[in-house]
Amino acid sequence: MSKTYDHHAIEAKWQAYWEEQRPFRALDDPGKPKFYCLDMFPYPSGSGLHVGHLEGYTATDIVSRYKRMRGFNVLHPMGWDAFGLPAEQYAVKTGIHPAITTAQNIATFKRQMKRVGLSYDWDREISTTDPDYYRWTQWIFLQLFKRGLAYVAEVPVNWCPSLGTVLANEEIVDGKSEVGGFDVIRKPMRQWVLKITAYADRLLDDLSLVEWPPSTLEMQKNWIGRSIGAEVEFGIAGMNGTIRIFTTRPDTLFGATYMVLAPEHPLVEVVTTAEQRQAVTAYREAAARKSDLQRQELDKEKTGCFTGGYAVNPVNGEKLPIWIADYVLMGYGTGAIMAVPAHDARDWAFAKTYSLPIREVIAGGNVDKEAFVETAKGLVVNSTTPDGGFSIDGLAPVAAIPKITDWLESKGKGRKAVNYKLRDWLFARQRYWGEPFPIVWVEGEARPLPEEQLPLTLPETSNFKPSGSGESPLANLEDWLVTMEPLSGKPARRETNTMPQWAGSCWYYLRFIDPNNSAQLVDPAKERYWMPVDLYIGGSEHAVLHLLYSRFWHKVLFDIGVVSTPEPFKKLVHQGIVLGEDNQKMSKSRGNVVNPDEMMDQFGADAVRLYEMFMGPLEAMKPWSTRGVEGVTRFLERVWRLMVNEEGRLSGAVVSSAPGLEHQRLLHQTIKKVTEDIEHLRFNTAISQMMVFTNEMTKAEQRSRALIEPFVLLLSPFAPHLAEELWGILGHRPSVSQQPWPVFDPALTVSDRLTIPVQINGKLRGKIEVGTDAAREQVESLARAQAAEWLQGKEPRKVVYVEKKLINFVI
RNA sequence: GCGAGAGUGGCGGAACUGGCAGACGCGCGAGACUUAGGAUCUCGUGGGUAACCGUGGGGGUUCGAGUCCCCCCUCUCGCACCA
Repeated sequence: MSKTYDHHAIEAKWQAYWEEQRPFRALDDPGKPKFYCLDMFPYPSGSGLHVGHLEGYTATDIVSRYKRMRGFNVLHPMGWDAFGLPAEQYAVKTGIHPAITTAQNIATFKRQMKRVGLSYDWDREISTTDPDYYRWTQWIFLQLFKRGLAYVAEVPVNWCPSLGTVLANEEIVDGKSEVGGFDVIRKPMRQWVLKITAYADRLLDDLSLVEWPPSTLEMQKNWIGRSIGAEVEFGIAGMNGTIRIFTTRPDTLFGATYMVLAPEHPLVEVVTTAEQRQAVTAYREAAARKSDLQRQELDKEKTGCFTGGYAVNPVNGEKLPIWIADYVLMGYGTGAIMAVPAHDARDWAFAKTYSLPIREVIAGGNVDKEAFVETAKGLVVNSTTPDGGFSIDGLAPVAAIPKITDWLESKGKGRKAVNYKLRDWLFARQRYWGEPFPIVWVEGEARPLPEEQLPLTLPETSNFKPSGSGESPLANLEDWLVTMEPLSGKPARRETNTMPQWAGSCWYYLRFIDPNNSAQLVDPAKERYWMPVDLYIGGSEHAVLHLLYSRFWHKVLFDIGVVSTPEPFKKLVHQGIVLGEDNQKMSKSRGNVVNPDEMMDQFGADAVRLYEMFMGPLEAMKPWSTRGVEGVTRFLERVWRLMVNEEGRLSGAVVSSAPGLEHQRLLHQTIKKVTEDIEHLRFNTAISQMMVFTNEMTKAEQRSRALIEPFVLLLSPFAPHLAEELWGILGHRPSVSQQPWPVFDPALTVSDRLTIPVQINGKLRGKIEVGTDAAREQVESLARAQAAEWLQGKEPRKVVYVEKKLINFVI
């Protein structure tokens, strides 16, 4: 019985060694360059890790191991985003406390991660559900509250009767709850809201400071949605008061032919005439009944209703009919618009439906056929005040916009204005399993708890059912609920909302730096050393919300001096989605879910790691292939046999004598390629180069240590267990992870012979081999001989010679 | 509709700033060693008998295009009446 590569024994052996020696601890050593390598920490679900998690985790693990070998002090931590709805719903069903299920799930995740050989510094493990952690989540909330960035508002929220909770917009898909698919209705409720809009400009502008995927930057920009324009005051005919509108196109002000208010706009009451009241009321009620889903239907006909009232255009005194229509949203701008059908597609469609006039004020299109909306083309026309005192005629829109804005301002009729799509952040959930707010209510007023009384812990209970009133299950717990205000001693009632899951994940990267600090969120010196996160890898599903909310909190912490960098995450990469073998999204119902434990049982952790990286580019969506795992397993076995004989001892083929030049070149090319590929996260091509190296060495009868040993080091971030074992068999003491990374000699990465392709009219007709120092004349004459058949003795019209690359005869 | 990204063998994917298309792996074929092989090793493998043709389709620039420019098609992701 020959001893072959036994991944079970080898992986168990080295995992036990790492457990005992803990070589991956990050020490706060300011003398060493640091590298902070972070994964998006998971919600520990009941189903355990899936192969998609593993892709990102393996990538950061390879980078971390590589950076350590390059002499960096690497912070590579892991923790748990463990508050959240699933554990609570499970508790409602079974009565099992969420803390228990959460602990079990964490144990599963951790076991699996260790089994993959991920080199986390487990001494820094954190969970958002730990009172020592959420104490500081609550502390940050208090800072927000003190700075006026957290306020209470009566907001119509997405109330889901089945879940007994309010959902954020992002938790609703197609009008149904994301979890469970239940109906959602609008209901006004008292809510905590965070004033993220106060940071809109900085959140937008500071995107220039980070190295993120272009799509993610774009999504954040669109989400913030800054648009610059003007606010303009329109008088109301026959009465006092004005309608204030926002427009990005003040240059089209002379083209306004009607006004539209959102159905919910407070001025609707004021401008509606007696004759129109009945119709207006009916329309408003119909609009209110429409669900969000219905209002979002796009290509539907635009509807509206005339109010009977008129507004006065401040530039020309024209009377404009005031309509209401649900295509104008109360939540954006001022909830009112001037309608310029000639130059806005929505207004154009509305005007056509209700036969309202369309007046061209930017020449260049055909406004009878469609709205002409391009600002880059066309010139302003028909835009002079009746008295002739002001005109923007003949200007390009870009020039007209500032001119008319200034004029409006000078007349007190308007001003430059900026609007954002971004809304303040609804920061409350009617749930048990979340961070309690450190707030008590005294005589209808919110009072913060003193910081030294934190954490305010979740009360013990066995009843997780919603209170039914819309308040969280905490409202059922009298003993906890009824308290007194610490300072005044007045009777008080605790806030029953809890924080959304985003809260804990907003700042966890800071706590990893100093996880056990009981006096501060993070020690400032440590923070300055470790921040920012150098590499952050996680799914693109967090491209907007988590990453925007984190950035917001980070900037607040920056303003109060807790952190030293304006942005938390310098470089961000999203791993791609791993599809099932059938090229479909993995799902239980399709039965195509790949279980990492089963894969590791069969092929071992190193093979699974390697395959995860070999599948294709990190960021691409790609299907799983168990055959592919077999392929990389064969590669690992070949590596094993390269240096281990059938008795499991060092192979006789491994020799101490110096390697041949060609083999040395191959080694140095491999070092170069693997090094550069890891730096650029191109793991698939790094692995393919190691395969090339292995294939070559397999052919060699004698394998010099000077080749084999550096190769084991190159392999070690990818297949750390195997590399440790081979390092031992080669006669070295552990650990391979503490060896310096091999360096390449640039002179040895190039060959002294070159193959030059010979082309005729750009078509490949032959190849010649020359020395690297061959002169042009020499190359050309060899090439002419090579291509004689094609040249037929004629002199080419032109000879293109690219040094060391190619020669092309044009005939 | 708008924005971002991507289309390369039977499959996953390589190809640096324009310069040998298809590295590496899977699959497939042949052979070797074997009592045996779904192990291992070696060789072959884009299409076509060939001239030639080939990187989603059509134009263009260039001595030369997967790569650059224009038009079109398809797919993925995000946004979705944001004035």
